[in-house]
Amino acid sequence: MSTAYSPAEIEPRIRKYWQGKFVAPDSPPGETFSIVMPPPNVTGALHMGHALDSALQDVLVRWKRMQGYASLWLPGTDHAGIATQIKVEEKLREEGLSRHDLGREEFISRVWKWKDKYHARIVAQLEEMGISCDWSRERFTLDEGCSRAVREVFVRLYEKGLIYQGEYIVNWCPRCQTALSDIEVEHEEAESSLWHIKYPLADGSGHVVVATTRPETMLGDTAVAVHSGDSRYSQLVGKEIRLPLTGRLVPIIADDFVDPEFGTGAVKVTPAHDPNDFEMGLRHQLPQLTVIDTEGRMTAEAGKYAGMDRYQCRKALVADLAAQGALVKTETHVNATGHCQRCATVVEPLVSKQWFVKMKPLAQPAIEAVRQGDVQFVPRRFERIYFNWLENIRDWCISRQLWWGHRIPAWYCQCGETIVAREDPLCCPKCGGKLVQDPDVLDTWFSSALWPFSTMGWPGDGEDFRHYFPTSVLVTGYDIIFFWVARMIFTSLEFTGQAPFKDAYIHGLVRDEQGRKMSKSLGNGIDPLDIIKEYGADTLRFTLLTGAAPGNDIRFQLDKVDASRNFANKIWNAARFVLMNLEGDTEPVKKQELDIPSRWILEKFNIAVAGVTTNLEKYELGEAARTIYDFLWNEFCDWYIEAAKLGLAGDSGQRAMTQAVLKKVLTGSLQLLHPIMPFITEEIWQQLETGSIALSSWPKTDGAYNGSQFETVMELVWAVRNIRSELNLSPGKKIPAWLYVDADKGYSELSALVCHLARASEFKVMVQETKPTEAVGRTLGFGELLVPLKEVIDIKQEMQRLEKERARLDKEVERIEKKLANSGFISKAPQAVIDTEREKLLDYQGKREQVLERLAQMKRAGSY
RNA sequence: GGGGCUGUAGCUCAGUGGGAGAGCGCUUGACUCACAUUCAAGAGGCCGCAGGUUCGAAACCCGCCAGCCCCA
Repeated sequence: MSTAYSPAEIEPRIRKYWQGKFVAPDSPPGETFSIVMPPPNVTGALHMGHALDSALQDVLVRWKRMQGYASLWLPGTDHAGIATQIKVEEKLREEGLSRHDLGREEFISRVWKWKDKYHARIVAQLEEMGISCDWSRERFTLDEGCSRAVREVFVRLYEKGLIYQGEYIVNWCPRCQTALSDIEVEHEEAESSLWHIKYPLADGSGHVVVATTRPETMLGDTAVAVHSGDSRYSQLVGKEIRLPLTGRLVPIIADDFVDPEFGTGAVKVTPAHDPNDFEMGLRHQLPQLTVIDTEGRMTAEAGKYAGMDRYQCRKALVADLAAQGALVKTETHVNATGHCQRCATVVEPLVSKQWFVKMKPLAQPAIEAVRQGDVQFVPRRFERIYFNWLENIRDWCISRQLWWGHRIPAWYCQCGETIVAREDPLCCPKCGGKLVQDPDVLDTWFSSALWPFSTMGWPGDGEDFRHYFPTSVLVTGYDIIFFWVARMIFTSLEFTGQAPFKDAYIHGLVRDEQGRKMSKSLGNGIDPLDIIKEYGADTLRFTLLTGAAPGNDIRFQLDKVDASRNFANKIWNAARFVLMNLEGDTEPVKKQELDIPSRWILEKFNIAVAGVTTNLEKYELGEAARTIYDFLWNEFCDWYIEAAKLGLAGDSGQRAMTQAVLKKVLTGSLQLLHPIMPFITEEIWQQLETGSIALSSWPKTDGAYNGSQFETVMELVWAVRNIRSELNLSPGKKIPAWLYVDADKGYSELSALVCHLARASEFKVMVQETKPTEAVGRTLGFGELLVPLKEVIDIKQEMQRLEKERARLDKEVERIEKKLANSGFISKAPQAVIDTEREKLLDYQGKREQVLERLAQMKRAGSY
């Protein structure tokens, strides 16, 4: 074994070794544990967020597998409709082509080629992470099974009246040429203008000033609205306005949606180009006048502005208004405009015919399921975000004017008939005429919403669905609670009658060192593969897992990567030490023969087993990682291995016992660490045990050991090291250590250990003896440790130290005495707390006594 | 406007009502036979501010200040 851990030499071999080991049983014998992987998009490469997400899932599934659950982790990828189509169209554009040049079929076959390439890349990247999913069950949202589920769901919802088609205002991306759902629109605040425009009354009796951020839409105004309680305007309601520039007549209406505080309190109403105005238009039966087309250009309805781009038109129109004196003023104004999530183009609200899912009836059970605890969000606070969204939900626009995706299973006949069917119909069932299928596809998230059961064989009644659904836990980021988590819950409840997972473990986002989101445009992304290449997958995983508390964002810092790499190296060298000191078969640990350090480390190991396990149970993965880190580094390496060097040098019995404990604790620690750092633990395990650590049994605590004697050793060692440092003595110099006590309660037994660990030349236990004046000491709970080194001791300094110590102890004693004198504390605090306080008091009092005694003695001796 | 998060050591962050923690950085010393990717010793805190609940608050509640996110 080389002296430094080099993951690049080990990981490929281990990956190969794991191949086929994580296939879930078809007929699981006992309890099952299942996770479906949030399918990465086949648009490109894996990023740090995927690395975090898959690391978290892998920890859970490896742990459960070791606990004996029949575990399924089902992987897959998402076709990612708009995102993928954009990518392929971009590539075509480099060849000077558009998708229309190729035609639908040819274009789609190009996208499949793209998909194959990137899919392969993503799978390879996931494998680099060392994840233990079941590749034999891998799925794709556009594969046959998922497509069948999509169609089944669409048809059933349609038959139930929960999917409908209609002319409504939708978010339209003029760049992507498709409708978007509300949540695919990102609102961004920007400084713009608020134009105040004079709208003359038709009867010539005056005018109304309206304020707008989108003057170009006034060409499509079909009313002016005011609040019904607004006394400034109440006598105008019912009158007519003659619109500037076009001269069209529109009514003044009263609608309480209008905010009298905003602008002038009078607003223009453009039902065809604003979602709120659209609603208002329906309430007042206003006509919808479309003045902007799907390309973002002005239509023929816009008169002289027809053909202009919407922003060009805005400029021209404002200039014309100003020329006419209709522009009262222009204020700067911050307002939020919607942008396409995929291409950042400003979306245009447009009226068009689209398919929708009626959300209210589906949202209600989804809210109930979480309220009743059928699904538990971890951390809990994400429930509120979920409720807040579902309680204010609007219908979901599911049709997209794209080619890449699940084609909408609706066919139209010239006779006006619409057919929605599971199987492609051949002709119109009503008139026998030819049918044309709806050209549109479904929102990608429509198929993702079915992922937990479509991947398990639904709508069939397969074995996997019976055994592994509902899944145990979903692991995903908070950024897709609306897009995905909520939608999986309501579709699953609707179609399987069950929640899709018991727990929804929500994690944060991975940010850069300055806390910014990693993004392509900023160029601040760090490729997980680069980190893996340089530091190994275990290091990356450990860094991500210990980076943050559940639900919180993580700052990815290279310093932390170094620290994790150092930890891997530490484990490697600890293992090297153990392996170098084992010979042949090791005997099992015999409890009655254990020496002082062994009892202590076994006790600590049990605490670590319990700590790691309970933290994992609580989804405190970072805490679990820190627990095993602390145990391995601070207890096993820093203390036990050092102490074991003595044991190994002892007689054959002692040597065998030490070997047994070293091996037991090391292998057990590797198991606790395995879900977090699978490669290094597997590599070392195989040099100690047979079979795969991934398929070994999770450690259990095995009763009580009493490690208190070693705690005493540690206190003595700390004292000596402390003194050595205070006296500026080099670590190599051996110094005498004398322990002054009232009675030797086994302290002399500790001599060899103390000398070894503290590099002391001798350790003498002095029972009821007079302490030397010329010595530097440390006060311990059970006695006082002195280093009698006349030549290097400054008595004045030692007395100053003792005075400081006395002051500190005075404060502590006072604090606890006060606490214990408080009747409220005595009567209300739990007995255990009171007892520890009493013990502390005795300890401090004892120490103070010793300090005082020694001060007095030194004063007597030296008349200082 | 609505919902939510964060504020703890120089930095990044854990902290689960009962003696303020980690990693990195800093200071001092050491290549001690697993590891200098190491070891040892140390310095460094009104736990954002102000109230409240409690015998007891960094933690729970209310308000404020500062920063951030999501939704409309």
